Order: sequence, then structure tokens, then C-alpha cells
Amino acid sequence: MLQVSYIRDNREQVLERLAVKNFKQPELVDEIIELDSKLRSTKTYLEKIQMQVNTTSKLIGELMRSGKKEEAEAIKSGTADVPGITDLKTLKDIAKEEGDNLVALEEELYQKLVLLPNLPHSSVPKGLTPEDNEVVLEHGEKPELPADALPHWELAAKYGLIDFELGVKITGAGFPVYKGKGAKLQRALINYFIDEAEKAGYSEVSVPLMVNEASGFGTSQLPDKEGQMYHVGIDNLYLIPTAEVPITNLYREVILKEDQLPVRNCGHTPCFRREAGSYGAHVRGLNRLHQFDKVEIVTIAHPDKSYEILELMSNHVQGLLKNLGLPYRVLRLCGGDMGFGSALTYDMETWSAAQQRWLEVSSVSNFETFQSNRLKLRFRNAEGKTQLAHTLNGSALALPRIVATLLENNQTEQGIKVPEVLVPYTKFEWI
RNA sequence: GGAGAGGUGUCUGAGUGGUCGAAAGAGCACGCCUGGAAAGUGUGUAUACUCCAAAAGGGUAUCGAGGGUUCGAAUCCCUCCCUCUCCGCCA
Repeated sequence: MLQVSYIRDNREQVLERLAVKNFKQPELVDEIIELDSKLRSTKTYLEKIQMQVNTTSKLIGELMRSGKKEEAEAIKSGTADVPGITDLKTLKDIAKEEGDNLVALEEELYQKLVLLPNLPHSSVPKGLTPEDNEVVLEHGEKPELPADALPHWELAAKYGLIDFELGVKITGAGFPVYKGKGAKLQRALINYFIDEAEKAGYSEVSVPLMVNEASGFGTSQLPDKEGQMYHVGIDNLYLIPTAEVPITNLYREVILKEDQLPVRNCGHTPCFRREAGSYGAHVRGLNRLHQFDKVEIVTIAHPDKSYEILELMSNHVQGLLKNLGLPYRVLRLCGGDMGFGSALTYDMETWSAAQQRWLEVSSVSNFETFQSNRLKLRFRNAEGKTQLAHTLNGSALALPRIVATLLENNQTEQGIKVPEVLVPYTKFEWI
């Protein structure tokens, strides 16, 4: 959520930035500014009334204590002739009315404020669709596979790695069952990713897989994307769509010391996504699932350092892909393709040789203060004042599409070759 | 799930209608003391919003959350949430 004070002071810039994100309701900006101005004048007025009530109450208190009961009663009933004291009943009536006004204005302002997405960073290209994303770099050779090469879902069946049918039986589509070397490959990747993250300075946390409403709100999955999460109605909890939610919320309502920054955490969790409405040819096999495993990296950063850190995180992810020997490219997402809360997002895609298409395996974003404003995640700056921190997160990495690409790209007549870095984890070299 | 207790500042903990944003202690920060440290000692130590061009300085709100009673609520009443203890169940 954007800060009202920022919108108020930077109207032109806000409008210009929102245009990059193809925001359809720029009129909201002026409506918000006007509401905010109304709200503040109402508040100031209400506070003056409150002050009079408080002052009068204090006076009554003093009189009561010194035994001047009659004078106190006179003020209460409004019959006293004390300079500067207005009839209390009138004051309270005004206060009640203005208080109601204030609540209504706050609600109205909030409803508009949550509709504004984050402002994109100046390097974000304009654009509407994924075609407008900027290819920052491409790395590695796309492997040439023989004509009879198989897509990963067929390889998974051939080698008995993943049973999609079994998943359908016990749960439903999008919940695969990993077996044998398939299960072990998963576990190897998770351990490898966690070890690499720790080497890079991220401390591992193991967090709950269900979160309450406040957490969903903090990282802005709620209220915007309610339908994308599985909801456990009986206890009003949400299954996490990404570890970003619990890990970032670890720091909700926290004031950090400046020298604690940057705070780095990593964690492995399953992720649950309803993916309502996305079906079709492109979601076969592991391409799109309702449940998948992911290692996430999260950083809480000083605002001056957050873009530097975003590059660091991007490089970390790229390092993993290089070590696994997967050809990849890095995209800088255009305004129209970016997430609601992000200021700058890099997507990493690996080349799936059998499907002949790029698969997104990571997304690294800087949210600046968009999340921390809601989270009330702050640090005490050099001047001793509290200031909102920047939050960043990225997948490092999401498993299924990595598995898909590994299987497809590494298939040979002798079987599927396991990348060298994984062998210490899998304990086997071939599938 | 049943019974009971309780939620106060960074922590411990006092506070049952007024001078309480809140005693006291601990911690922390800065200073004094010291050769240096400990001890001792002094001062300070919440957050948000808002008024003022800014600073200085005001104001309002916040003692789990929301509502109510009252001129006035941490304190009384109602609703909800959470934590702890015991019993039951259980990996």
C-alpha cells in the first residue's frame, strides 16, 4: 500500500509512474488527495473538540478533589459561568458526529488506497503483455535434442518418477505424487538450494504453512488475491501461496536497528495455489501445479541499499541455474506484467528443450515500502527516527519446472544425467 | 473438548474512576567516577497521526481488539481474540 503522505506530496510523479503500470483509474489519485485533505481537516477539528472536553473534564476532576462539588456540578450541567468552557453536552454531540464522519472518511480512503498498485521503478519498461518484457540477458546453450526426445511428463512416466494419476486419485489434478528417484531428486534440490542460500548469508527458517488474515494482508495477498489462496474456513486460515508470506510476516510490527539491516532469511515450504481459471495445453505435467515446493529468499533492506541487494539476489538465483547447467534468461518485467505490489521484478526462465519454450522458475522483486507500510516493518535510522524498510523476495528456486527442465534437457540414451552439483545430494548420477 | 487464571511500555511488574503515557526495578543509550573495567552515580529511554512554512512547541489517540456507562476509564459493563495452568484426547 502506498503512503498517503507520499501521494499527497508527489502527485505528478505518482500519476506518471502509474501510467507505466497501465493503471486504469488515475482519477483515484486526486480522489485520494481530496479525501485525505478532508480527513485531516475533520481530524483537526475533532481533536480540538476533544481537547476542550479533556480540559473541562480535568477541571471537574480538580474541583471534585478539592471538595468544590457544587462548582463541578454546575460545569457538568452547563450552567456554570466559566470563561473558555463550552457546554459539555454540545461538545460531546459534535465529537460523536465528527467521529463518525472521520471513520467513514477513513474507510473510503482506505478502499481507494488499496486499489493503487506499487509505483514501478524508473527502469521498468512500459508495456502491456509478457511480449513487452525486456530480456536483460540470456545465458547458456539451448541443447539440441534428438527428434524422439520426450517431454518431462513422459520421461516421468518412463522412469517412474512422478505419478500424476495417483495424485488425481487421492487429491485432484495439480497434486502430483513423486516416487523413487523422482522424490529423491526433489529432496536433493531442496537441500542444495538451502545450502547455497545459507552460504550466501540467508539464515534458514522453517515456518507455518498456514497463515492468518493479518499475515495475508501484510504481504498484500489479501484483500486483492483472496481467490488464489486455499482457505481453511473452520479456523479462518490460509494455506500459503509462497513462503514469502510467513517469512516476511515474521517481521510484522517490528522496529529493527539500522545495523541489523539487511536481514536475510531463506526457507523451504510447499506452496499452495488455486490457480483458478488457468487450464490448457501449457499447464501439462509439472508446468503448473496446485501444490509445489520452493525455496524462498527474503531480504529486509535499508531503502538506500535495496536495489543493490535486488541485483545480489538476482545473481544468487542465476548462480544456481548456472551450477545446474540450465540455459536461462533474465527478464525485466514490463509495467503491465508486473505484480501488484512490486516496484521492480526480474523473472528467470529456463529453456525447456523438449517443450521448446521458456519456463519461469524464479521471480525476484523489490517491493520497496509497499509491503512494509502494511506490515509496519520499520527501522530506526541514523537520526533516531523510525522509517519504513524495504522488503525483497525471490524464489531460489521453485522446484517443478526445474525438475521438468532437468529431465528434458539431460535426457540421453543411457538415461537422465544428474547435474554434478546434485550428485552429493542424490547419491546417484543417473536416472 | 471441559475447568480455571490472565493479557499493562524492550522485559519483570504496580496500578479498581480524576493530577496515569502510566510507579518501581531491570535492560538499553549518553555522561560522571576509574589507569581500565565492575560497582556506584546523573540524565534520558513508546508509537502513530496531526497543528505550525520549518524548528521550537502544541494537540489527539493508544494499557489484547471492538463497543458501552461516565463530565472523566488501564481501572466498571458487554462482545470477540489470544496466552497460560490442570483434566481429557493425541503424533
